[in-house]
Amino acid sequence: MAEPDPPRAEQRRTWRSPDRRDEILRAAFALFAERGYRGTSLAAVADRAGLSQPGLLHHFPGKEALLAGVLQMYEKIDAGRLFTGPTATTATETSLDRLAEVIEYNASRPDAVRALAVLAAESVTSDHPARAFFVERYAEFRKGAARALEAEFKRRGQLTSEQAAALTIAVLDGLHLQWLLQPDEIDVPDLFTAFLSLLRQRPIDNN
Amino acid sequence: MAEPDPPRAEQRRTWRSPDRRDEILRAAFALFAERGYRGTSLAAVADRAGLSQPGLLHHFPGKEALLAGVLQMYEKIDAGRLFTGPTATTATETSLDRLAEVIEYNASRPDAVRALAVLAAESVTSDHPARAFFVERYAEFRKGAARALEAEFKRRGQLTSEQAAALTIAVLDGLHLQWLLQPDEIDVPDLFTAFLSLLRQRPIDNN
DNA sequence: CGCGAACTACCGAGTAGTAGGTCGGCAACG
DNA sequence: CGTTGCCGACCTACTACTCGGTAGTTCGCG
Repeated sequence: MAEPDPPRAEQRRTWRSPDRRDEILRAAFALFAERGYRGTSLAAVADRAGLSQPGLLHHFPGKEALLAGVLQMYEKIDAGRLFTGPTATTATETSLDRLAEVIEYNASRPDAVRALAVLAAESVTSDHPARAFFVERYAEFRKGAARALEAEFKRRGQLTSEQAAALTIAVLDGLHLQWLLQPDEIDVPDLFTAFLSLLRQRPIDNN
Repeated sequence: MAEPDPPRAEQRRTWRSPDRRDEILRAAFALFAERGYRGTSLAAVADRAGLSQPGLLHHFPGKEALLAGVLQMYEKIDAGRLFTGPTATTATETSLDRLAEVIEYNASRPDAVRALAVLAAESVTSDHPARAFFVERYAEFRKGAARALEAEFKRRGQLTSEQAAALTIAVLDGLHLQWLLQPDEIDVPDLFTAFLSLLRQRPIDNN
């Protein structure tokens, strides 16, 4: 019954309920941020969205579908801002400063940051449904960042742009983790800017 | 069920437990690494340790106590290696290079890294029993790293030693996350060394 | 030495509670 | 009158945890 859906995947997908679906997704997003995927129950999401649990399952076939929807929603919202986009993004517009702006913006919405941080870390556990998503996301993220870095200051010292990209993303995630644990002690935008200034330095033995 | 209890603990079943407790803790550590704290059931830990679930609860009063035991065990094992130690560590011996060695060592035991990464990220969710542990751990970690950094090259450029410490730890955690998602793409020791070389560079406008 | 109380380690069976998911049906609407 | 949105009741599986009991060991005491 709920298994086969090859033909009806295209046009009739959204029916007439995009509003309610979005409400549910927002509720799920908030709860995933607070308690993680495994720590969140469908009943809690349904309650937050103002309907019953079977009512929720009318919109999403299962919990994994909910998670998929949340991740997809996040992608739509945030993908445009960053160099995380598809391969054919205009390379000139993407830059590390642009990323720094996003980080500044993120400081005002810890819930979204927490959701992504929690889900990403959770996804490294075995059989986690978001694992593929994050593997792909990080790969693309690194590729985009490497491109941006290359455009901005080519090769510096011993660092390849791929290495710099991995480090940049690592700094971001690591700072966010510390910030989520101790919001008052960690100023993410400030620290990230400091890291960028490190990246822009010249190597000690060159020129 | 499927295990007929092959190595039934030699002959002497170590009166007064510590062996059995350690077995249980090791099983719990491994499972927390695989599935996280919330994703791990007491029954699964008990099964892995070769006893029943009530048998496990004979050694630990509850699941939180198990987690506490695991974290305590980790602290005992790893605290000595790092500058995470108490305030009165010999400052001369602590260094970033020493940290780099630990990172190299950690590359050979992804399970331990995964356990800490997963538990740390999980602990940012509300009401997580490990939260206090990680808040304290990171605060101490930063303090120790800041001291080591100060000793090694005082103040560099715009970076205070506290900022450098937060960045260093962030790089570590972030790299580990990427590595756990894509082990073949990320060389943590290599990237960390690259980051250290960034830290050691001179500021662009100085000297 | 022997014997039984005390203690440790453990298990079988069960507790209440919660999880994700199913089923049948009801109401509104185009 | 079928599609869409939703709910109450229910199901099964699993959760952490409890209870009562039973081996095996140690030790006090005669």
